[in-house]
Amino acid sequence: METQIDNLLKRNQLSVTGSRKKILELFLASRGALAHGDIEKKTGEKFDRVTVYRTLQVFLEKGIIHTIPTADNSIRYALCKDECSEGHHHDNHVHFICTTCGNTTCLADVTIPEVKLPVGFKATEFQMLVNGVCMECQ
Amino acid sequence: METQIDNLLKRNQLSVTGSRKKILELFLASRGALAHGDIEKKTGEKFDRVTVYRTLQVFLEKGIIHTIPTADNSIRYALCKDECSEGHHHDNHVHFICTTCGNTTCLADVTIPEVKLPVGFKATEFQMLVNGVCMECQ
DNA sequence: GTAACTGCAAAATATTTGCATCCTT
DNA sequence: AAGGATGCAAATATTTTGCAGTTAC
Repeated sequence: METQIDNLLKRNQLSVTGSRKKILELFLASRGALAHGDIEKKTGEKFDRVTVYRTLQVFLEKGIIHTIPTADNSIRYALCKDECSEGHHHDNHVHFICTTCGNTTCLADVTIPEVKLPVGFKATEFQMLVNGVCMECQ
Repeated sequence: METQIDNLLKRNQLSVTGSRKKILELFLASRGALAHGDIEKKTGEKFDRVTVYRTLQVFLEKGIIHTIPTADNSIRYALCKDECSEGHHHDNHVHFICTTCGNTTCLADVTIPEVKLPVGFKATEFQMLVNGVCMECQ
């Protein structure tokens, strides 16, 4: 049986390996975004730390995942939606960071509003972050 | 003569020291935001790396500077406007990150637009980042 | 004089690189 | 079989902590 995950990897010309599959599963299972540390922990410490670094790197290059900036140290990663292709993302939704549980959620239905930039600035990409309390932590 | 910088420090109950003054000067001189590394470099390597960490930490706590999230590793810091007080920021403007020169600029005149969140999410803070080419790099 | 700040040393973390081995195709 | 992926070891880089000496008030 061809799984969704296998397809995703093959579509991006990547070999289908155990670590890649498990890391992708993790992303699919957690609706939100993951930091490097989350991945090491939640996979049950099965991979080498280095493998996680390299896997995330490759996924980023292929446009399978994207980074979500945060104000604290930790970079978060999240799955790109299908429309994303290599080097060209349509990550135009708002990201929500819960100050209680720390989870980052992609608010896929909330589109980033337009802003007018001062003359001389040319935008290529917009990101919006919202901090607050999420549904589960109310 | 009481400088602007001395006042800023005293207003926040901080002793006026050489390193603090020089780091604040740097922030005032560069219209944009600075990463930790920038500060080490641009002050001419005069301070201990540790002093920079601790100074930024204190400034953050006092609300003199705030962090700007970025998609790459580097956290940037920028001066808060006067209205910011301890623990209570009014950092409601858009930040612009130039993909050419790498500088981060506070677009003080561009206010973050409102967004409607899904039911169950309660926002406390909004951040907006724009990537693109800045005025100087056009 | 006292409390706060700094610099040095060192510990703790995080990230990157090289290389031999193993796995996918 | 060949190329790519992984794991280990080790090199770098980053951040934190403790403490003694120094400085601001």
